[in-house]
Parts: sequence; structure tokens; C-alpha cells
Amino acid sequence: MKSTRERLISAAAALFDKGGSSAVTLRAVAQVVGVSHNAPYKHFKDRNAMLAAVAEADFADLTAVFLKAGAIPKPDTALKQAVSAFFAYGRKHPARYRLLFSDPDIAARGGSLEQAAMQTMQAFARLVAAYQENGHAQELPSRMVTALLYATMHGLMDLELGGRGKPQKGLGDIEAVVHLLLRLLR
Amino acid sequence: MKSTRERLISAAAALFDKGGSSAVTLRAVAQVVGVSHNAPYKHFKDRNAMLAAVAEADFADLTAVFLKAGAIPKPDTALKQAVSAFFAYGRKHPARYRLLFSDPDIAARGGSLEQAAMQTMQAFARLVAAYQENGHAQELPSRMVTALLYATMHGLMDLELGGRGKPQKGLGDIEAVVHLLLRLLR
DNA sequence: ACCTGAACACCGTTCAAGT
DNA sequence: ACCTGAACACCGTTCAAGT
Repeated sequence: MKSTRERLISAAAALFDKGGSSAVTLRAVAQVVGVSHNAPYKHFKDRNAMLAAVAEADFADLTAVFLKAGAIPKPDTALKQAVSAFFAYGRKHPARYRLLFSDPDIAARGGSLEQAAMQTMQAFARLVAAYQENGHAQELPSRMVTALLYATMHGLMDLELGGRGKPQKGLGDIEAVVHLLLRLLR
Repeated sequence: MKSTRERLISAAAALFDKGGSSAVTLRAVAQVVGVSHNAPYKHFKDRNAMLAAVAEADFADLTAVFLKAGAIPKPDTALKQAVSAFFAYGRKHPARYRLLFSDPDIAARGGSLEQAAMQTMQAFARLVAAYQENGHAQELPSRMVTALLYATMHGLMDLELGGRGKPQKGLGDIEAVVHLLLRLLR
């Protein structure tokens, strides 16, 4: 049996997917779990702390996704698989994606959430390092290549979610744009 | 003398800079302008429509910034200047930057706001086209190079605003990362 | 056409009280 | 330790009324 705290986090995540950030009210979350509208205050300091817990769980999931991709022998395939899985997460959970990467209140938090976000980026950095050790862009500092790939991946996802560029065919297939960047790094 | 509508937009933009999105309540905006708390409804359908007007004005400003950069003779310098000005806008107005590029309610709007967003991207696309005509990455489709540069620029800005990667030195100087990408396109 | 004041439903948060 | 119910301040939105 899951604890009330865990059930609150799951309910909040589900509401994010269902109706976006504004649908995730403490009252709605509490109602889904079946407790009174202020029971969540016994588990989280305030609404932001509850959202942070959702974000932290998702960062952990993303880290696991990247670690799993790292098990693929060919670093080139591993990196492409990581990018693909990252896009799949964003498309499946757009509101939660924005919570993790574009919410100012969440971004401003330190502590365990910041740790989780760092671990996700580090797991991605390891994929990039393996890619470079495999003979790609070896002359470039790994930190910069990681920043370039991570930012491009996020920028493409965010613009696609926002529908920016949709007209005029716009961004087109964002996976293809990442592959173009990887080709430039060859 | 500015119209009430224009004063409402200015006041909303100022509140964004001062306290972020949550500070931009209809009541606060109305108070700054000196009208009753529901006078804004005579000028905008609802709160989102008012925010959209703020976003539209900012997109127009960004378009002007890109057009101005296009007047620089050397396409390489022009593009770098555009990127630099884009980052300057985001750093100066972080909450408004997110409104334009990462707010789901704003992104979902069509009409004149979508037009304005498209014009901004097109102005950037022209800078990229000139850059390519000048002898860079000529073999690559302009639409993809534009998507790559626009997404990378946005991703870097958004991650910097979110503070993601700040520890572990993180992204470092995001201008340098864009310049690295431009070097790869050489 | 533009504005005001009252009212309503909803929300985050606090508090006193219960087990 | 965990939960409930009442209450408060605040917000978006609507409505009837005024000029």
C-alpha cells in the first residue's frame, strides 16, 4: 500500500497530464486521494513543495532512462536512443516537462530537487563523453558539447510543445535536427 | 497621451518584470493604471488575452531587433549580434521571455499573436539565409539550419534562466556555445 | 463606448480542534 | 503523527447600473 504522500504525488502528476498546471490545485489533488483539502499540508510545506516532489520523481525517471540508454554498446546509438526517449517523455507529459524545465518557482529551488536535476544532466553528460571517446568531436571540451546537445534537445522539445514554427512547416521533425547536429559533430 | 489599453499593456509588462507571472493580476494591473479592477474587461476578453497582448508587443520588439541586426553588412557579425540581443532580452525580462516561449496558454493562441511569433522566427530565418549565402553550410537546407540555431538559442536561454546546470559550472557562457555551433557550421 | 461596485465561485493558506 | 472543518485574504469573472 502506497503512503498518502506517494498517492498525493501520483495524483498531482496525473492531474498535470489531464489539465495542465492550473488543474493541479491542492483541493483537486486531495479529492482524488480522498482526504480533506488541507491534508496535503501535513506532507508538503506548500503547493510548490508538492510540485517539486512531482518534478523530483520525474527527474529520477529521466535519469534512469539515460542510464538505461548507456547500456547500449554503440555510443552513437545510445545517444540517439536517449534523445528519442527524452522527446517521448516530453510529448507524453507536456505540462510536467514544463514543470521540470521551464517553471521559475521550481527552477529556483535548491536541495534534493536540484540534486535530482543535476543527476539527470550528468547521466546525459556521460552519454556524450562516451560518444566523444568513441571518436566524435574529440578536440572539443566535453562540457561544451554536452551543453550544446542538452540545450538543443530542450529547445527543440520546448518549441515543438509550444507549437512555435508549426506553420511554414517550422521545425519539422525535431529528431532529424538533432541528428543533423550529431553529423556536424562527426 | 497613451490609450487605456496601451497603459494596461505597459503596466502588465512592468509587473512581469517586477514579480513574475503570478504578480500580473488583473487587479494589480488595473490599480497601476488607476482604473477599477474590472475595467480591463472592456479592452481584453480575459486575463489571457491581456497577456497575449504583452507577448505580441514583445514579439514585435524582437522582430525589430532581428531586422536591425540584418542591416549589419557582414552576415556572420549580423547573426552573432542577433543572438546576443536575443539573450539580452531574455536576461532583462525573464518572466516575459517565458511568457513568449514557454507559456502553454499563450502558445496555444492563434491569430495575431501567432502571426507576430512567426514574423520573429522569419526575421531570424533571413539572417540565417544570408549567413548561408555568405558561404556557410550551403549544402544544408536553410529550414533545418534555422531550426537548429533557433532551438539551440532558445534552449540555452531557457536553461540559463532556470539555473539548470549552474552547479558543476554547467552551461558556462551560452554565447560561447552558440559560437561553437556556428563554427561547426563553417 | 467606457467605467464602477457588488457579488460569486474558486484557490492557497492558517488555525483550532480532534484521534 | 495525521487529519478535519471553519475561516481569511485574494483572484478571475459576471452582472446590473451609471456616464
